[in-house]
Amino acid sequence: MLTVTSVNVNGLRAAARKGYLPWLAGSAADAVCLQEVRAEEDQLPDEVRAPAGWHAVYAPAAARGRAGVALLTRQEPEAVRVGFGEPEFESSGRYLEADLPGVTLASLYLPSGQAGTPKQDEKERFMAAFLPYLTALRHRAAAAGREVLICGDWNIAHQEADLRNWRANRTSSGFLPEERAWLTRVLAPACGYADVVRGLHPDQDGPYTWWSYRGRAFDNDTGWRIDYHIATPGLAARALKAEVERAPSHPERWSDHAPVTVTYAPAI
Amino acid sequence: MLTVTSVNVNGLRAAARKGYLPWLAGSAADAVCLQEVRAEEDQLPDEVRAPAGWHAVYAPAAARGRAGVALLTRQEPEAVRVGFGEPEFESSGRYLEADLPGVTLASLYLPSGQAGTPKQDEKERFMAAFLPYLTALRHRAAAAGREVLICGDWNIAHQEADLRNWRANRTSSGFLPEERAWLTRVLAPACGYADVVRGLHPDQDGPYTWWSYRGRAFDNDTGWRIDYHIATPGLAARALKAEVERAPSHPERWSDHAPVTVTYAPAI
DNA sequence: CCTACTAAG
DNA sequence: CTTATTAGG
Repeated sequence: MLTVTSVNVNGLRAAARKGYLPWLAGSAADAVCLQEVRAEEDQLPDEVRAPAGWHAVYAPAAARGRAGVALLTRQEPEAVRVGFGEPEFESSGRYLEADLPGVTLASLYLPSGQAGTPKQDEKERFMAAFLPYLTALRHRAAAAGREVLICGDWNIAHQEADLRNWRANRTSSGFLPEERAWLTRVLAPACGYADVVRGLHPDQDGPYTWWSYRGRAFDNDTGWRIDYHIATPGLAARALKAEVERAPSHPERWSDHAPVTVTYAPAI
Repeated sequence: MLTVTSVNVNGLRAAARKGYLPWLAGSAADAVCLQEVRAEEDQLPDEVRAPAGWHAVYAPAAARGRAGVALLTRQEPEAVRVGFGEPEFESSGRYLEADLPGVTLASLYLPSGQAGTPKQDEKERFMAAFLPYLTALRHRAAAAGREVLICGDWNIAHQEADLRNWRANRTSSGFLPEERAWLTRVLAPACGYADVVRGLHPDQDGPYTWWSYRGRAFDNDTGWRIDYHIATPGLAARALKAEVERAPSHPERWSDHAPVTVTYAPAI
């Protein structure tokens, strides 16, 4: 059995002040993918950086306090790689992968954009470079007998069911037609991945994974599903159960994103 | 009777979040001199900017979020003037004066320095320009039949009794020999002012008016007396009572400085 | 609204 | 340690 959680922590130091460690202590996951760590390892207290019982690897951004991804695993990874080969994003704290027995697991924090601004151009450059990497990764992993699981904040809601107000957001970054089409390509046979949580829950709205801190988005459940488990079909077929931990209210809420946990059956 | 309070609020917006307004509502002062407002008037909610029953005038710094002095008076001032004529400091949010019946009242926030740095040079330029202004102000006010009261954060402890650790601070900005000598000149006959609170309490340590937020300065009473009522002798002679409101503990403490209140008897 | 940064105190 | 700023989300 393999249980993997993905969560954008929106600043690991802030999350640690608000309840991240008790949450982690109660986790039954074998691996946790973190995004928006927003800290260097030496800015983190030891018990946050590498909690007892976990192996931790970090890929911080060159810009202090920005982005940053990490992987926590109960077993030490066989190999760890930072970045996906595109020079612009090698030190951007957005991609980290590790080889675990039978699975290459990645933590991804795709750039957020803003329509009509250079931020959107950067997001689209990332997407353009990342898609061929995903294809290559699938082939490489298959040759090594591994499945692939890319967990993280993809910053795109795929379909109308993936956000509360899809009509109002057709021109918002995160639900632009070109972004949705790109995610469709990731999930098409040529690239060859599957949206694990949607596969388990094909007919429901959401489950949303992010609610803006602005306004009353969380209380009104005005959310977006932008955090995904994106897996090769062989692994996706083994998904038994998915859970999005929408915290009930503020004291328990230590990020604007909710942890997304999937349990995968062992390979036969 | 004239009761005047001086207090460095260390950010009026933060102070308002922590209890400034209830404190003001309980005040029996006729005038309150504020320093380190650190906001423009349009950044303040109405009830903070001009609380009911008060006339408020502000002199913000040109640099957003820095310095800024204000005067609250129960009666509308006869005249209000910003700055003291030195171009470098006209828009620095450090000096504001108002004519009240029989008294010119000023709110002063003298720059803080750091020994051996350009900040100290700036502080000393301010001091050099302000001393002749004080002399001129006294003469001008006398000719108009007014006393003068300069309240505020002078950022200088005058004597050994005015700070807890005077020996350790002989090379610290705020207790440098040249700063102490400058304050002595303000209080000498040629300039002609009096230190009202020291006049009422000649033989005690302090009363301190500021405790650093760093370390346990407040709990240990490691304070400095740097907030003063500096008055012309005729007004100083009318001082009946001085109080420094050292808040007992954190929930009641809405600034790192304590309000300094003096009640002056009516002119005969 | 929230988390970082940096400057200032 | 605390207040602001700014950029980013």
